[in-house]
Amino acid sequence: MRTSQFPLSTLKETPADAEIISHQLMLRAGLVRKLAAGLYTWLPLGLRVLRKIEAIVREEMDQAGGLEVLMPAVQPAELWQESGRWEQYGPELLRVRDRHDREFCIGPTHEEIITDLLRQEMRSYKQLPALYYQVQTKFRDEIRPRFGVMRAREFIMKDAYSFHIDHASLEQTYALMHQTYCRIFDRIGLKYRPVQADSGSIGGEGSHEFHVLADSGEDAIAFSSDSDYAANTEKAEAMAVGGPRPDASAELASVDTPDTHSIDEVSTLLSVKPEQCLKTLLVKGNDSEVVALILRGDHELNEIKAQNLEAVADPLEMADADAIRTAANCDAGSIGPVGLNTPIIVDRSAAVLANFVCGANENGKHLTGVNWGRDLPDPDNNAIVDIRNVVEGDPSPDGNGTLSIARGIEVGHIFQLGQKYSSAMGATVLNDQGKDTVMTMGCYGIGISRIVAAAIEQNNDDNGILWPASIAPFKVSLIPINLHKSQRLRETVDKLYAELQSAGMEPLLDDRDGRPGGKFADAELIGIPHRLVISDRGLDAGTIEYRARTDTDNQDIAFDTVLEFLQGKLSD
RNA sequence: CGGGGUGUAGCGCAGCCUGGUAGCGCAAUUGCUUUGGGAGCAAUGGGUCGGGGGUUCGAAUCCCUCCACCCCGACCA
Repeated sequence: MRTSQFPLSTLKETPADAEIISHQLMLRAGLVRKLAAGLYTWLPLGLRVLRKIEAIVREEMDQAGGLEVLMPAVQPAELWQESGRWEQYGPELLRVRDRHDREFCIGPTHEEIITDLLRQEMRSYKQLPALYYQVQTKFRDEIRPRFGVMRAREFIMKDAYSFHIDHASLEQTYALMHQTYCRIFDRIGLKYRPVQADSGSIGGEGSHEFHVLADSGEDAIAFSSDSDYAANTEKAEAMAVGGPRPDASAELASVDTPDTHSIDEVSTLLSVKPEQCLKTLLVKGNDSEVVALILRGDHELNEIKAQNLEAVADPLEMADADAIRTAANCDAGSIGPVGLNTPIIVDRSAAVLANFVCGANENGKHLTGVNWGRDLPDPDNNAIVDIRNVVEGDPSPDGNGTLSIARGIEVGHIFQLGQKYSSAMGATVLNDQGKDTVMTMGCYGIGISRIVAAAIEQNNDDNGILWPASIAPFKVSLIPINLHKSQRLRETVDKLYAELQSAGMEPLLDDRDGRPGGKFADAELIGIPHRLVISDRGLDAGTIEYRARTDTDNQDIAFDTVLEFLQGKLSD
């Protein structure tokens, strides 16, 4: 491609509404332009990157036995009513009516459609297992789209669905997809981790997320120092720390703590560590007005774990000021479990504390030297559960090593759906006994457009993008110096360009009438991995100048060996 | 949806408080010079000041209202 015929819509200044580096660079490099909140147009340069990612995903999905289909983006309400999600989904589902006043939605995902298709196509267990996928535009009316294509409302996703006669078969395909995803992200060249995940609203049993590691990631993931254990912190199991519980040794006492409400304030005032305090949170209950959740002072509540508890209302909701007064006879900040007349749920680490500090259920007072079993009843065994977020240094739940926490961008998610959709929608086949059997399903997503942003987030420097070779829009930039002055240079450049082109090196020849500085800057901003600079000076010496995007120095290559040299670089 | 903020040329911003002919930088166009790290000089084009309403002799500026966008929280590939 020649820049004189290709729109390099680069910007020198950073658009004001771009927050994270990938969003800024995608706008500056001219990969995308915003149409409205969460809606982006892919410009020619950006589309080349997107297509490369798609190609890798397709190759690997095909390799794994996947069959590509293309389902409609617009979906009839009936199918969603059948699965029950027409009701479950909130405003995130964009609903529309056609001219006949029939209801449809713009698909945020395609479980209903594929299940409907395969319940018609599949008759026998002999046709199973089956793996279908598509690369499609999805629409989710996100509460808050942000970070450019990272969290857009309309985005491109590869979604795959598998169908099985039994759970064992699902597990095989699930394992195969796990491997396939690793191959895909390896090939793209990203630093990533597969982690155990909460399966969220899609539902089902087993679930892994694939996270690209980046400080700007919206998720926190925990992984072990000594084993393969890795999990989203939403899901990562928090073990008891500080146990076993020491014997009671301190006297119970009530102390005045006027105007102290937070754990920090209390621990500072009383000169004790936050981990020696108990934090008591009141949330709405299912069977009772409120439920008390008790954590060690330095720990944080994990809302997902809490709302998954039977006694706790889902979604989780904190008790309001009135409910707190009614239940504890004081205001938030002075609540404690001693004498509290509500159901109590205690985090594992809070249950092994002794001689602790907690609220006295009286404004301006705290209790010190409190002990389970002596000053208040020991919590029931089944009321001691994991309701906190893991923190750096926690023991790994598999017993090997300790946990570290990193930020990640979720680019892939695989689920064992089970029979949630197939049973709701009556997707059955005959088994080897001739009996109708509900198919078991898995689903597997990759955020194609999000990967573009994630790759940039992980690969950039002060001058711009550093594309991994596998997804760079062009592999080599060819920059002539003083092209207009030299007939010899023009001829040589045209010849070299043609050679690079036919060698499949995807060259971008900067034949614009500009100064070299601007061309260098553009080539770096858009992240082309290899650069050749060709000049009369070099031709006189029989050399051409090479520099990788990640190099700090130029090197002169004998002109005759350029092709060979580049071939070596490109196969690295 | 709750809380905070911003809308002025393609992009980045000033002007608004204290009303009086709409500005700066970059980008664009033309010409000349220049050509190894985002060139110089000269000229040119480009604005319903987010929309509507009001106050006023006069509104980008003050008031009301609607809209869009951004940031912080709940959602997810």
